Amino acid sequence: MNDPENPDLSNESAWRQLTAPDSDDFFDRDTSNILSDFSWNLHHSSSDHHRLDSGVTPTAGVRSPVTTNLHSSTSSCSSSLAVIEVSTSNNPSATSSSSEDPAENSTAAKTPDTPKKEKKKAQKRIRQPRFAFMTKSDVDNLEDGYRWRKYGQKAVKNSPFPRSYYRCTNSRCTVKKRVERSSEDPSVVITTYEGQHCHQNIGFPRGGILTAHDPRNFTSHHHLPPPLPNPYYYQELLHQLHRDNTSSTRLPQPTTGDAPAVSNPSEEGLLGDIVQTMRNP
DNA sequence: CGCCTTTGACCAGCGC
DNA sequence: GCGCTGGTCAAAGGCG
Repeated sequence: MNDPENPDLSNESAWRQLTAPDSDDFFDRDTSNILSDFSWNLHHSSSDHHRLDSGVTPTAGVRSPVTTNLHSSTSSCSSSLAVIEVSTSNNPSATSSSSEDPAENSTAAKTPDTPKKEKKKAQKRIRQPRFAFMTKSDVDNLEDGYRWRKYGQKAVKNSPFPRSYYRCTNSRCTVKKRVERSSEDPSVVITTYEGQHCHQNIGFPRGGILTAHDPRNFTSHHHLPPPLPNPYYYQELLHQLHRDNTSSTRLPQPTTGDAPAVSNPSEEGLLGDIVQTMRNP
């Protein structure tokens, strides 16, 4: 999961890469890795992949082109998509232990302490791979197909907006997410996912369960908007970025020609307009 | 009644 | 060592 070629990358350097768009090797990696880190493991059936490459751009959540000031040289572009992949997690234990519960791994060799403290230590010690994206949305808590329980909220330094902490309601799932609004652009919601979902079912809050084979799932019915976050959607964003950067080191332009306008009003309040994604924020 | 949010307190990491 | 900050816990209360 970690990038074996950059084992020493710290989070800070990763962000430095994020803010340095002229760094070319930044895009040399397989962009699908970022998705598999979060259990969005794509079964690369050739048909599905071909569909994505043939111009059918999943646009759930991308309602209209937006202009957003990004930490990149492309801020002048009136692009609705600015996808940035940031390099890998600096957590070796998270990579070596595959998808196992990190708390279990880290507590084994600990000196006896109160269980609560021990648990806390374990949680502090392990930093799971992260994946963040920025979306334009009026809604703070964006519906992404999973059920989340809020367990904390903190005021953030240099930001008037609080940061909310959510945990997947699946008792065996350790995935967390942070949601905060950008201090620079309050219309932008920064969502950070941490960890991997260990379950297949995607539950909508009080609305039933969505499985991988559910007709509502975009992976099986591309006529319908995908439940979000849809791995194919992100993969397409990343592939667009990758293709574009290999030729011109630019972020992708909006596919104004064949990008279908989102016509399903039910998508309002989902992920909104994704303007940036990144790793290890 | 179960699930959720809110919120103050606590703890660990980090920089100085 | 100290203070700041981010992240988590857990009790209390709300809601369907």
